Amino acid sequence: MVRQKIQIKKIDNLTARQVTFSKRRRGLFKKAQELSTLCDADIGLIVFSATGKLFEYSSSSMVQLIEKHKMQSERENMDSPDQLQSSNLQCEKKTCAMLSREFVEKNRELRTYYARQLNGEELQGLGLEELMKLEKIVEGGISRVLKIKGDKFMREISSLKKKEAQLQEENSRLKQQSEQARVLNEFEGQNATEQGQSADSITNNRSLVNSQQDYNDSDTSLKLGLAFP
Amino acid sequence: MVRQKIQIKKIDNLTARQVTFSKRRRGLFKKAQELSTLCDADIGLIVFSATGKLFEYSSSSMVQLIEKHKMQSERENMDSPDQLQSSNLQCEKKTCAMLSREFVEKNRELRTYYARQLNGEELQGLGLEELMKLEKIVEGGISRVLKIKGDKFMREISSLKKKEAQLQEENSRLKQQSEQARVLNEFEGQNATEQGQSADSITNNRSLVNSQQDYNDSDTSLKLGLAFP
DNA sequence: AGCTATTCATAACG
DNA sequence: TCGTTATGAATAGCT
Repeated sequence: MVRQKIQIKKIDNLTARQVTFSKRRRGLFKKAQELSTLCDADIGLIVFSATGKLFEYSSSSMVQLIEKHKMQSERENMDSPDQLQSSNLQCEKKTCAMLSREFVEKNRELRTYYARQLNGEELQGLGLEELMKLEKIVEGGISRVLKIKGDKFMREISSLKKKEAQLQEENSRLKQQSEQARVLNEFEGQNATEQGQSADSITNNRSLVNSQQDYNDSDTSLKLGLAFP
Repeated sequence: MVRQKIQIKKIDNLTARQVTFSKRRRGLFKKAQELSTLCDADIGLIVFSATGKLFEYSSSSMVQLIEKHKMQSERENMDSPDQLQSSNLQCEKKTCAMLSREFVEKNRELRTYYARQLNGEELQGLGLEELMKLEKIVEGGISRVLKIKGDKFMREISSLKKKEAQLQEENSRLKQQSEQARVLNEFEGQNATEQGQSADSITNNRSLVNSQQDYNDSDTSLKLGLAFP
């Protein structure tokens, strides 16, 4: 075991390279985590192996971190006029940022809680096993609920999208018809035809809309309205 | 110089923390660079200091790396067979899924990390009371994510329904137009515009409606975000 | 910023 | 992949 000082260049031997990758990657992640904890830094680390496999670590949320990094970069490159952000996108961004912030806060809470436990004085009782069991229970339950709920929503959204597509199709067809009719009309020497909608028809449509929403939506979502049209 | 094994927790002393941050950050970047070279890996490292200053390293291009990472994450999350990759609704959903997944993973990471630390020490573990508290915290965090995710789905659905309603409305309007046009055609020389609304005024009404909705939306999402401090 | 005594990471090997 | 060990590297505590 005469270990030598290695030089930093690509390792030729494949297996040796893989082993080193595995070991050093672990070390790197550990160091990143330590730095984050010791110095209260927000750290994100993305590693793609030569074969394209992804490994990542982040002290908080990778999504949030990347967002933050993007903003910082944009601020530095103020010369590109990308100010054409629609209000929708901005709204989405805001919502996302808030989600991320909350997510981070929750994790910090957890972390400090655990830290307190580690430094804590009076300890007794449960061991690692119980902790693991708890973990399994919580995660199992949560993911199950997540899946069921997600599927349900997904189905509804799918169906709505289908409906939308049909309507849009019909719409285009009608528009074409309308156009044809108008052209025909003008051709026959009529006055400019005003294409109208009676007050009655508007009222009818509105009540239709409302009843549909009442059927499927909870009060909350009605109040929420549509965020991202 | 009786150096002691330090424990990984936030360094209290500000100057010491800054010094350590500087030293370890350099070390981390060096290790990242070495790993990249030795093993032909593509690595990105983002570090925000506690004061918000950004330090970054990437073996290639940070932007490209982040893009690659985003794609990879999306692909991993594609467990549901919903390939309707159209609107930003889909994007929202993805972000949400990623957030919740990250949340769960991060919590597991934390738990096992601290559990290992606890195990490594002499001691037994958490008391029952602490365990219950922990359970509440974790569940609280996850259910919060669930709730947010649910709200987002609700909004998607709401949005789709509104869209559908608008389409249906427009549809009816077009049908009427079509009808009127036919009538006009049949009775040449007559004027059928008395009860009508010009195309212009309809357009105006539409934009009014839309802007109202937009206003309500941003307001709502703000409230939604602030509701969970 | 430097300097060293230590701890830590890890190359080489089993 | 996993463990061991000798050794090089990183760094905590001081100055």
